[in-house]
Amino acid sequence: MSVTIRDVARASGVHISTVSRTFSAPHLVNPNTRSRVLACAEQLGYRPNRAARALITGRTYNIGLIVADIANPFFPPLIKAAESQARKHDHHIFVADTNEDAAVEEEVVRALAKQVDGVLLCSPRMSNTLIEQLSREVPLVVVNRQITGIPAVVMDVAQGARLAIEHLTARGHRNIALLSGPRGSWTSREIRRSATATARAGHAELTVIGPNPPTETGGLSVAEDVLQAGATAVLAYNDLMAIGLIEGLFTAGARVPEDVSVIGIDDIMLSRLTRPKLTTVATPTAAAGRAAVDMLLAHGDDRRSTAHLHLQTELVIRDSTGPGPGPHSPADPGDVIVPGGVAS
Amino acid sequence: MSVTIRDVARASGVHISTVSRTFSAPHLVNPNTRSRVLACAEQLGYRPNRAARALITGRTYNIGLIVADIANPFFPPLIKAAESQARKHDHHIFVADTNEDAAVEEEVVRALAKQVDGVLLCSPRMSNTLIEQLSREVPLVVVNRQITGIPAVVMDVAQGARLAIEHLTARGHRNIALLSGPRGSWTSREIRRSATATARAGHAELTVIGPNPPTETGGLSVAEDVLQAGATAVLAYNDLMAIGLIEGLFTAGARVPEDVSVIGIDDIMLSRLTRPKLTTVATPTAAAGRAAVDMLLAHGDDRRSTAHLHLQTELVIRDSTGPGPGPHSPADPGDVIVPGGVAS
DNA sequence: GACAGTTGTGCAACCGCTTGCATTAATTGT
DNA sequence: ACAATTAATGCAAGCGGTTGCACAACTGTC
Repeated sequence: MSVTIRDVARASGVHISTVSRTFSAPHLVNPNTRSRVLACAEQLGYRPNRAARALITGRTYNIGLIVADIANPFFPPLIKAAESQARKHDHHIFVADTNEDAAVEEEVVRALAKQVDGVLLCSPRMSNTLIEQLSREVPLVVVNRQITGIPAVVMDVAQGARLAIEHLTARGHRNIALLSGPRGSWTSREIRRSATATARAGHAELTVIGPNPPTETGGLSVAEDVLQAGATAVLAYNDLMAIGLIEGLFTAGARVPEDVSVIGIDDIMLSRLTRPKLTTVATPTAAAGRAAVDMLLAHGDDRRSTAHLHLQTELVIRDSTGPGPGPHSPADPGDVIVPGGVAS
Repeated sequence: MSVTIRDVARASGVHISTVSRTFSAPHLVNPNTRSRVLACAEQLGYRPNRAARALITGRTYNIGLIVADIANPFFPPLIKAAESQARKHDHHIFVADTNEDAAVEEEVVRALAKQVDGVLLCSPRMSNTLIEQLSREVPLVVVNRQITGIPAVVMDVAQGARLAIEHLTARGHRNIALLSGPRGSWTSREIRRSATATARAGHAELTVIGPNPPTETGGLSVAEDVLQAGATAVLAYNDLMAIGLIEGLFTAGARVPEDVSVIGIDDIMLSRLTRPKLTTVATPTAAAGRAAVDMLLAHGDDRRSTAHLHLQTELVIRDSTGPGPGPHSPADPGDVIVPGGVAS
């Protein structure tokens, strides 16, 4: 059915190995022969079969990208960036969605292992042990998680959470709620750790509510808990939850930001379009996608060093945060916007 | 490096063909042998190499899924549905994003062709001719486009546009703007065709504005044009544009729905979260994803019939539409919600 | 006890392509 | 003029599997 290297060889009167070399090592074949072969290939519509090539070379020119939930608006920009970066290096991205399920994650990595040169594991829910084990079967780069010995790209959410909590305490909030994310999320643990420490330093009380599914429903359904806890400000695990929470607070009769301030994390597109516009910690998602691909492709050349790349986050102040009941600090550190960028 | 069928054969003392059959035709091998082989395979951590298998069987158990823009919230639910449906049949989905670029579309299909059993082309921007040509290289199912001879799943946006325009004319709108979508979009043409006819029947004037990029920016940037045209109601190509438009109208000083009514198409998650909540034409995205996969997998068995599956749409009335200046019709057909579902 | 079926396994070719080595022709040096 | 390079191509093995065919060892039948 499909036109193979043999058809081209027959048409151009050379051996199949010459055709092969025309494509994979052009400098080894005579320019005349080469152009003849190329002409035949063109005319027959020949396209090399990457899978067959991979069988021998071990290079598939494919990259696996695994996310917990494509429908979470956090991921698409990352995927797009990874894809365009991969395309620059003539690689393709295979995206898989795991429905926030650690078991599916493992299964998908294994299924992909032989068809890709490496896998990007974004915000994985698996255990460290399992990730380490899988990394022996296929090159891995994890995003938003730090594991010794595994190359990683992480967004510095700890810093982001600190900025967010400082912003709140500086504006007089003393009773803050933290909506944590899904169980198994490294990011959620980081946020919690940093937020707790920052709240303590700012003499504010922090109530942790969760774990919660990282969706708008997850935020919506804890609105009551937030009010019950008497919090005047909330930091949510992500924007989706923050937006859901605002909706929930609204139906419960609380206004944002007059009664409760809300901060999200991620700065998804949506956050600029809701009313009130969401104050949030912007994470450099696209940069992370590009960096992860670069790291994976570089990994082959130089596998002795496993780098961890930290990307800065920044606080974007919009309309969902307002003053709290306590005294304001004169110099509000929350208003200092730290530019996003790349750090070691 | 990786453990192959040969390693398993050596460990269990049988020929490689027996190992092969243990996995691909278990009934042909003696139960005792089989369990011994399976035990060895298990113990060595053997996983069949799908790419190698594909070389000979021609079946990859992979499906390509091509979308114009993953970041458009319309697509993720479709992708998720396709993926879970595919997984049920032990297939994997490879997602590719084309950045709304017809040339990239072609390139990606060609690159994927040999690694997949078929490709799902969602809202393609290519020409019919090119799609027909590609469909000779790899089994294709198109979503949101009708081409003779190519299996398709389409959402009945013509019906949706009709319901939307009827809703508007019934509530007294006589000057309606239509924000069309990107050039090359079949959906956009369908909407335009249906909206034009329906407006004429309802004695309303329809101003077409566009083509526009199908993003919130696309909507935002034509707010002035809408006001200039004197329209009291707008039907947008999709929700994203509708939401952008509302934002643009708001900053231009026009209120929605008091001054201008806005209807979107798609019913993305976001539309429930903006204020005002968006009136929109709900499209059965998840159903389309599932159906497209089913159609592709069925295609192999029975390729003489190329079906076109039409999925119903429904009008969801929320808060972004209000009465217009003209007389209302007594029985408002827009209030009749047509249940979404599957039709031949 | 010879014959025809079953059943289980091995043999070897092959899928589309790459690549080390051998072969031949053309070019260079002395 | 002849050995030594160099350049271009062919040959064949092999990547990790599948599969038609052959072959043996059992069954059961009359």
